[in-house]
Amino acid sequence: MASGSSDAPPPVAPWDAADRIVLGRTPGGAIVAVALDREGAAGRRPLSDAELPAWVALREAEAARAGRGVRWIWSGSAEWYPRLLAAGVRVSRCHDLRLCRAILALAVPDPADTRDGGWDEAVDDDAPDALFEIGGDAPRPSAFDRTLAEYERQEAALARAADPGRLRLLLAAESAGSLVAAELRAAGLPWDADRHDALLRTELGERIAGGTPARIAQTAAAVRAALGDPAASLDSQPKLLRALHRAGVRVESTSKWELAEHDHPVIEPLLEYKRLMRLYTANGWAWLAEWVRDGRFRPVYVPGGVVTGRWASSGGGALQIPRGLRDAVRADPGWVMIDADVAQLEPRVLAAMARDERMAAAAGSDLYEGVVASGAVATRAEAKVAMLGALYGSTTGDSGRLVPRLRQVFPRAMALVDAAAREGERGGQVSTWLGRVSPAPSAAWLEAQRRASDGAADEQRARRLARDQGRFTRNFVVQGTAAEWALAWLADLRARLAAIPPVPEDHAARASGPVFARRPHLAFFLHDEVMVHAPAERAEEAADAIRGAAEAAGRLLFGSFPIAFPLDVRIGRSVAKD
DNA sequence: CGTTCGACGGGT
DNA sequence: TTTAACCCGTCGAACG
Repeated sequence: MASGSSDAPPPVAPWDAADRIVLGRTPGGAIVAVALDREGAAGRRPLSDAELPAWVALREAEAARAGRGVRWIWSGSAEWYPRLLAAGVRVSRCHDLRLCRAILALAVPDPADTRDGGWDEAVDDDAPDALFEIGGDAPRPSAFDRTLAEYERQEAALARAADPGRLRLLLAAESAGSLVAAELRAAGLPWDADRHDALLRTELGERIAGGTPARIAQTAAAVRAALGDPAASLDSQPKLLRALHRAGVRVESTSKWELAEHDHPVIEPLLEYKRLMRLYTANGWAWLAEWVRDGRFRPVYVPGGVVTGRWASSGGGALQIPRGLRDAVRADPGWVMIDADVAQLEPRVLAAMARDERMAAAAGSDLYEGVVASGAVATRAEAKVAMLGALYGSTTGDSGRLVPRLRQVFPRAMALVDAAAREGERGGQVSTWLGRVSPAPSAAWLEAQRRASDGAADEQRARRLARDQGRFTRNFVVQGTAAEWALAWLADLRARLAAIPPVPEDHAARASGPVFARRPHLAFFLHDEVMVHAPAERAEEAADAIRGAAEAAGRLLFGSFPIAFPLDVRIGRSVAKD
């Protein structure tokens, strides 16, 4: 092993080491706060909803004065934090029981509990009392005691973990992410509705009451003319497919990449029709009216919404904003948007996890160019598809053909993902760098493997499912660790931004909300990219915070291993990306 | 009338 | 240069 113990991540995150306060509700709905010290509960206090924000703010201020932090332990930031933010209160740290339990249930299964998942029912402080009355008139714990008990179970689970230090780091990062998610929604992404409207008019033409916009209607007419079918239905996949066949276009689907392979007068207007219709239905005026208010797009982020630890979103399609609409993102007057994304995050994470010094050396500032320089492949484009093939497990096509070359040049990195794939193929579970464990294969998958000897068809099916699972676990370790890096980046960045001195004036304070007025704040996050909305005179400080946080995230996860996470940072207008 | 599913296309 | 990982939202068709 080339790596010494100095490479191991430190056991405690910089945003850790805090006093702890548990917040919960009694069955009657009253809030209870309990302060915890090393010995256990050190104080208990009832609170009304009205008093809560000011009381939380006071605890935060006291902790800050004492030069320490305070960690709020609650059922979930999604329930507790938006109300605090609306009241102008920011918290520095939390422990999100719901998110942490999801991690612990897979990472440290409870041996005393034989039920699926091994954990109690969901902690839900807002649930009606009926949920807790299953025992009739038997004594039952209050909802608040269940909150406290859940936290104690989680602490006990951590103590049983193979590497409690890393897992604690993951729980802290996940919880910090839950705060960021609530803050992103509260602050919103500055969105210029007039600019969006102008883009729509340019592409789709004028809006027509009760009908499709002008250019869509014209394009539809052109498609029908080319088909020689004035009544052709363009919005029903089966009907469109039949109409294409009647016109002599032999396609098996109506997907754009297959259509593009054919030469027929209908192809060009049809592809244009599909493009316009997509824009109109997914991000048209209806989307604008529903999701943009007061110059802010406020999507719902769902931390931990993906098994790998990536975030999902629900509502607003925050993670699918088409590149062409990015132009509608406009800073407030006197403010700027800072857009930063990491170059080739996943392969860099793989190099660091595998301690592959050669791959790390090739990474430099452009990893794909480095791969070319290593002699593995001839062009940057080849390097890119080869690397994606290595991470996703492709075996065919150009990508699959190039993967063996990477295996020759970067054996350590490839051995890590290959081992993860083998583990998945035989039904095992794999783990990210900090200890997020992949879900076990489904009962249907196990059943298919059991039947593999029943016949040729069953055997083929079992093999295919095994390979599918192998590709999943192969990708899980890298995508999941990249998500951990991103959480560490976000967590450190929100702390750095909060420490930047506010500017005296902010004419747009109302839109951003009380917590985010007058100082740089996170406005968008997407896997490996952040946007920060900053007063112009704080732009450089904010950009430095973004870079500094990326460096800190790399050190936190990978210690002294020499891997860089270079950022493309753009202050002001955003441009198209690679 | 509802709900569910497959096809499609947007993101990383 | 569709081959592969993880997603979400919309639509129409099919089903109940």
